[in-house]
This record gives sequence, C-alpha cells and structure tokens, in this order.
Amino acid sequence: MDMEELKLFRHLAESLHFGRTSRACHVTPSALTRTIQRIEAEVGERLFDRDNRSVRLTTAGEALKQYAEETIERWKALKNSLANSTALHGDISLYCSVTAAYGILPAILGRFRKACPEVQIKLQTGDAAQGLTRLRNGEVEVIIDALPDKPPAGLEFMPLTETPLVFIAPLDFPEPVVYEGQEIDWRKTPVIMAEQGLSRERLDRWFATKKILPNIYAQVAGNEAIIAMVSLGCGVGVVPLLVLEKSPLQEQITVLAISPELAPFSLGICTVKKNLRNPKILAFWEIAGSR
Amino acid sequence: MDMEELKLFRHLAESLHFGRTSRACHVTPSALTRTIQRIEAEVGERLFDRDNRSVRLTTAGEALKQYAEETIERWKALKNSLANSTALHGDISLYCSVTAAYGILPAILGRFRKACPEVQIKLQTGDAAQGLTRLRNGEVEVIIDALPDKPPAGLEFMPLTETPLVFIAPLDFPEPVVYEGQEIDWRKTPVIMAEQGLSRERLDRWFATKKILPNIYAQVAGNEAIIAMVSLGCGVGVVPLLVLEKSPLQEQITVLAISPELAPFSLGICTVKKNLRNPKILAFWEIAGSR
DNA sequence: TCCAATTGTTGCAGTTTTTGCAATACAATA
DNA sequence: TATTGTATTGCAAAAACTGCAACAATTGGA
Repeated sequence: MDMEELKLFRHLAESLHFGRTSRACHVTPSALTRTIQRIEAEVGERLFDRDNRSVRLTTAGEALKQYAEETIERWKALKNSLANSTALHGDISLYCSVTAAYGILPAILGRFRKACPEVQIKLQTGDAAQGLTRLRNGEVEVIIDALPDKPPAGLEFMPLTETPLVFIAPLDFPEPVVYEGQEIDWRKTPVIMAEQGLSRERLDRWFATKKILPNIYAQVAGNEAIIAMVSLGCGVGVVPLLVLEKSPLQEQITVLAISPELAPFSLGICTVKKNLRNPKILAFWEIAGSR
Repeated sequence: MDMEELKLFRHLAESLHFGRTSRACHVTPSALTRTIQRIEAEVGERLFDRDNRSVRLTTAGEALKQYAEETIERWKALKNSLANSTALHGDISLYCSVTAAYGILPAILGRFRKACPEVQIKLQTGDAAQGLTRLRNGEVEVIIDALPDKPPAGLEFMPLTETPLVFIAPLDFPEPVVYEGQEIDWRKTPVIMAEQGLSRERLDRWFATKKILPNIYAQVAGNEAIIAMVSLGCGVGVVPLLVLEKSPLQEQITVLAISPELAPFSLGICTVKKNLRNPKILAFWEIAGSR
C-alpha cells in the first residue's frame, strides 16, 4: 500500500468519478483504474461498486477511506515535524514566451512569491517554439506559453487565459490597407507575418480557408517586431491582443475588425507529467491554476 | 511510502543491522540498502547514521519508526476488520521428496494444520530432482527436499534438519562385502547406487576423492529401492539415515562405519522468493522454520 | 603486520511493475 | 439510431526494482 495510491483512492472515494479524479490527480484514467484494481487485489475486497454509469463506495471502501485519510494526515504531520523549515525551498526553472510573459506571468509569480517565498524562480524568456524542446530535455521544468492546437503526448497542460489574435494596421499611415468595398483586398494589402509558430499556423490556415494567396511583405520573428513594422506603415499584421496592449507602440496601431476572427490564443502552463510529483512544481502548478 | 518499505524500515530500526534484516525479510542486502536510500530521499532526511561497522537511528529515524509502527498496526487492524474470516484460507501446493516426507514433513504439517486450519495443503511427493523444475514452472509453490550443494539463484532456501548419509549393508547376507584388512575392498564389493540426484553426486565425489572406480551392481531410482536391494544381499548402498530408520526393512540392514563420512544431507524448505509475499506461503515458511 | 572475514554500498544488467495510448463495451441522451 | 460520456483492457514502451558481483572500509586474529 503506497502513499500515491492512497491519495488516488481518497480522491476517488470523494469524487466517485474516475474521470474527474484522474484529471485532478494528473493520471490517465487507465492508470487510475489499474491502481484501484491493484488496491482491491491487495485488500482482497471490492472497494467501489461501479458500472459504466456510477461509482459507489462499498463498506470495505468506507473503511479504507477512513484509513487513507488518517494515514495521509499522519504522513503529512510527520513530514512537517521533520522538515526544519516546513516551507518548500530550492528553485524551479521556468521558460516563458514573451507573449506569455506579458499576459499571465506577473499574476502567477506574484501569487507564488507570496505562497512560497523560499523558492527561487529561474526564469528564462525566449521564442515560444523552444519551450517544448527545452522541457523534454529537462533544461527547464515548466513552460508558460500559448498552448498548441494539438497537445503533444506525455505533457500536462493547463490553459489559464485566452487572448484574441487580432489583425492590426498602422494608425498614422493608412495607405497600406487597400479596401475593396467593405472588405480588405488581401491581394494588394501587404502582410507582415510571423516566421513560424502558432500564430503563423493560424494565419496560414485562415488564408487557406479564404482561398487567398496573401501579399507577404515580410516574415519576422517576434510579436514586438511585427508591431514595430506595422506601426511604421509596412503593412498589416497579426498579434495576440495581449502583446499589443502592453506595447509602447500601441498608440500608433489600430485593430481591424475582420471576419471570421482568428481563433484566440490560449495561454497556459505546461510541464512533463512526472514533474508534478515534485512538490515545488506541484505547488507552482496549483497556484498558477487557482483563479 | 509503501507498506513493504515500512516493514523493512521497521525491522532495520529494531535490528540496526542490514545483514540480519535483509535475511529476516527475505531481501538481498542490496535491495535493503536501496529501500532505505529511497525512503531517505522521500523523507528528505537521513534515517540511519551508518558506516561499515555500526548503524544508529537518527532522530528523524526515531520519528519515522513511530510512524511506521503505528501505520503497520493500523493496516493490520484494517485488514483484520475487513476479512470476514480473519484466518488465512485457500490452498498452497507442496512438493516433497520421499526422503523429506519421512523426515520433516509430519512435524511441519502438524504445526501448520494447527496454525492455519483453513488452508488446504496440496501435497505431491516424487523424485527430488523434479522439485526444482516444478517450482520454476509455478506448478508448485513450495518444495521440501534435500538442499543442493550450491543453491540455484533466485530461490529462497531454509535448512531445517540434517541426516547423515550412510553406507548400508545386508545383515543376513554378509558375502557381498569384501574386506581387505580393515578396509572394504571397493573394487570387489558390489555397490547399489542411486541413478541420479544429490546422494549420487556425493557418492561419485567420494569415490573420486578415494580414486576408486566402484563396482556398480545396479543403479536404481529411489532410496526405498536401494534399501530393498541391499536387504536382499545385492551389495552395499548409500541412503539417508532418516529413510533407513523409517524403513520396514531396517531390521535386515546394518550401517557400515566408513571414513571419511559422506557429508550429511541437509533437509529443508525452498520456494521462489516472490512467493514469500503471499501471506499463506509466508505463514507456512515461518511455521516450518519455527523450532 | 598482513590476511581473512564481515558489513554496507554501488555499477550494471535483467526482470517485474506501472503507465499511456488506442480500442472496446456499455449505458444514457439527443 | 447516432453520439457522447464513462470505465476498462490489450499491448507496447517506460520506469522502478532487484540481484549479482565487485568494492571499500573495518575488525580480529595469525
């Protein structure tokens, strides 16, 4: 009988719902099912009466639930009494795209600082695309970033906020935007695009849906660069609204009303599942997720 | 934190001796060391001050020891309260050579019956050589047998008793035994040997040490057969004293004083280590070992 | 003083256990 | 009837654990 198993069991005994428990505890439903089966085998007694539609505790389950609660509590107490400083300490490494840094990092960091003042945060910012590889290489423990459309396997994601992906045009130089009636004439209007990344993918798909071959004026790296070029009148661009709002150049930029809108950016936090067993990272994760 | 780990820790916290604990709990010293290291890592604190010569509990160790005792106790209580019949039940399968059946089986079985009346014992007897293979194939859970000279890997052995391996000769027919002065003339005296098995190996080696090529009269299977043939005057033989004592033919047999004596048979109990996690088998094991 | 025996630890490889993904089975709902 | 939500399972990959053998440190005698 193992601590982790006990915690899973306890949560399930509360929620009575495999799916919810597996999500809450960062395990796949499969692993949860098997854990319960394992415990049942060890105890030699069925703990939950369950079919595909409902989950109920058996009396044996009730008994184990009480044991689990007591044991987990005692364990926590022991760990507390042992740790000279009961607080978490050490450091955790974050990687953060610039977009995310603007959007949500300050709030999270503030809350985390308050909750775990003794944990040092090693923050790196950089290109969004690098985050995932650094995560896999173990160079970094958590990344905060725009969530890709299809989440790579083995990673744990938590969306935190959304920000629209908006078309922007220069305010002071109206020339570049060429209209054709109500609509923008994309064949003539120069577009500044991200070199790569999620917003580029979104934009490519948007043009593809419209069956338009855009007039690409430049491909640049970084949302700030896009904003800068747009503000200089080079053409229109696409950036997350969040970045625009924080930009010192926003005064010189206007947001275009385009339909259909681009799907919004979902900003969130991501790590490899295994990291969540590290109490510091788990704390960070949960603080990030709170409100 | 796992039950098995806790039990190991508790035992070590009592014995303060890695070797003894590892033997008592049926783990290799290596596994024990690692278990302790694992717990220490999980707790984040050294539990034992140890060098190659002494082992002492740290204060953290003291605290964990108390936790361990309480938790194990609660767990036992829980299991008790759950099991409708608190007693072990089900069945366990034994394989037993005829030699062992005479020697030690009755005593063990008697004690076990008393302790675990609800456990059915499925006993098979047969040739000693088959025991090990049946064990490996999982056809049988425990064997009781003469222990081989070099214990095969991965198996758990416990010697229980010894019985001398003795040379026997017919009482009523003195002819076969040919003396040459004080000594027996092995070149002329016919010998009845076991076809194979441990006593055969011992005997072969005995002759090899003496640099004698024995006059083999017959090779037979089974100690009873050897006794029978010897009693009929076919030659001398070698059997465990235990078997001889139980034989109805023992009146017609005499034990020869031969030097050097053959190494005695060590009778004991054997199983694959993994089986000892099965509570029924563990109970059997420990009852067999008691006194 | 040197050799042998004892004791806990560690590198490495083999084995067992656990996990995740994908597919499945079943019931409720639209 | 098709679709959605739920728990489970087969199978292969990953992780954890174990045993063996070698090792270092220490003790106790020859």
